[in-house]
Amino acid sequence: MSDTDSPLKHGNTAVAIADGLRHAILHGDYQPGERIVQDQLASKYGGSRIPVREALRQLESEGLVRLVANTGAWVNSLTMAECSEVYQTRERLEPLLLRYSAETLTAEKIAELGSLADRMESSTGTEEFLELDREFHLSMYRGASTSMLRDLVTRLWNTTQPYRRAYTQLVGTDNRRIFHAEHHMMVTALRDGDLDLAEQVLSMHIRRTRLHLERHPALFDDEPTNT
Amino acid sequence: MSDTDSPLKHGNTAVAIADGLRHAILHGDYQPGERIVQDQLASKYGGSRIPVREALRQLESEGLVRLVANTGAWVNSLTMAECSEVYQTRERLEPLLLRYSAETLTAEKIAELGSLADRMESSTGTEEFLELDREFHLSMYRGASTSMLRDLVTRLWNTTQPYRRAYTQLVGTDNRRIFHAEHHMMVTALRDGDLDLAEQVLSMHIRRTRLHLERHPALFDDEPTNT
DNA sequence: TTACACTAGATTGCATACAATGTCACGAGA
DNA sequence: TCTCGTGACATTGTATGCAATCTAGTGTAA
Repeated sequence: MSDTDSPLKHGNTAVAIADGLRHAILHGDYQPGERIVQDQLASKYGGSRIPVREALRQLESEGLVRLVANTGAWVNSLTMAECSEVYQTRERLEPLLLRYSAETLTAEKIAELGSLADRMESSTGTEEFLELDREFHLSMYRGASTSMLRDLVTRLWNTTQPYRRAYTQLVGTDNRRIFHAEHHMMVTALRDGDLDLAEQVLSMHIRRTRLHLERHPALFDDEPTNT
Repeated sequence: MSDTDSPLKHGNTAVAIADGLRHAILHGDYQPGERIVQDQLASKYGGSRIPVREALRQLESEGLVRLVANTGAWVNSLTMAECSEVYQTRERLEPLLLRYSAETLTAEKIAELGSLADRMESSTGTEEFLELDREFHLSMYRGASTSMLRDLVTRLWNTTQPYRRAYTQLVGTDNRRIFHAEHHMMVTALRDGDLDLAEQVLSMHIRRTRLHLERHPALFDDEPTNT
């Protein structure tokens, strides 16, 4: 969290470009499969292609970008099988992460979670819904003392973000009753200190979302991009 | 797997450096906390610092290297809490990955796993033991059709490799009876097609290793390197 | 029409050179 | 002795320029 958007201190250009490009991809400014040209990014950030290349390497390692030598970079796209794999991974990891984080969740923070769940229920636009959902889950995990698992989960959220957006736009606000109920159940379980229940609901919640996504193959690539 | 060690086709220098440096770290040529100087790597691989910097960004994203702007790069080191976290993550992920992979495990491949377990039992040197252990586990997972989860697990193995080495050197061949027995139990369960049992044994196996590591705090950093 | 070779342009890959920053040893003053 | 500048040196950060490679378009022959 730097205080101002200063003209970019020497030595952080690649990080700033990676952050900016990641944000742009998550925000939907780039679509999965879309080409990324180094020169365009360089001029957009007012630098040379050197830090751009470093940023692209990092995002490739995060699974957001696909690089092909001498050829170019593309926003990574997933097949349905790959997306399901990410969700199944989340089903196993997020309950563990919640356990790590729960011990530092104060009553105040749990109340904020409840507020987020309320706002999500009354949200209208796609972007608002997506943003609140992401914030609800990731803020549950913010208390974890170590960062490795939290960063890992964040990456899993990031790689699947375009498909959550497409799904949300496709189905609108239908059938969200159980979805919202599960959020409130998690808040209640956390407030009661019932971690086992919170873990179980969270796992079910992710699983249900995965099963919903799997009903819409049209959202995904047909064949795996060979690597 | 490129056929020859040709003089490095244009466009793959950064990847080659990343592979080489990763291998060197995993092999113990660099210790956790050791400084990595760009110029040295550049001359070692006969190139400039540009691809070296890209390789370092990638390894940072993989958790093997720690970068500080304008200052330098170090082989990443873990606290005991961080190492435990990786193992707990593995406890949840590897059983899932095994499930993905198991459907393509032929009788022949399972026999190879048994052979690896046998060789491990009669292995003498530290490096041989480490290499066989890694090969046993990762070859169990090689059948998984998608790569995201397998790559993830491989990264978790990589970041903790120096500590497995230190632990193995410290305790020698003592108390490996249960360790080897669990390997054979997994092979048997896979041969019998009892995936639930195989998952359970695998989870226990990782958990037991974690508990052993946690008995030796001297192997780890005392305080987390801030960031 | 199709398949193939070939060229021009666009784009990426990287070595060089210089600027920015950090580190460390040394010395002055308290 | 300790603390705090101060400067030289080592190292990192990145803009520039050119080489390597890919892509798309054109033309030729089957």
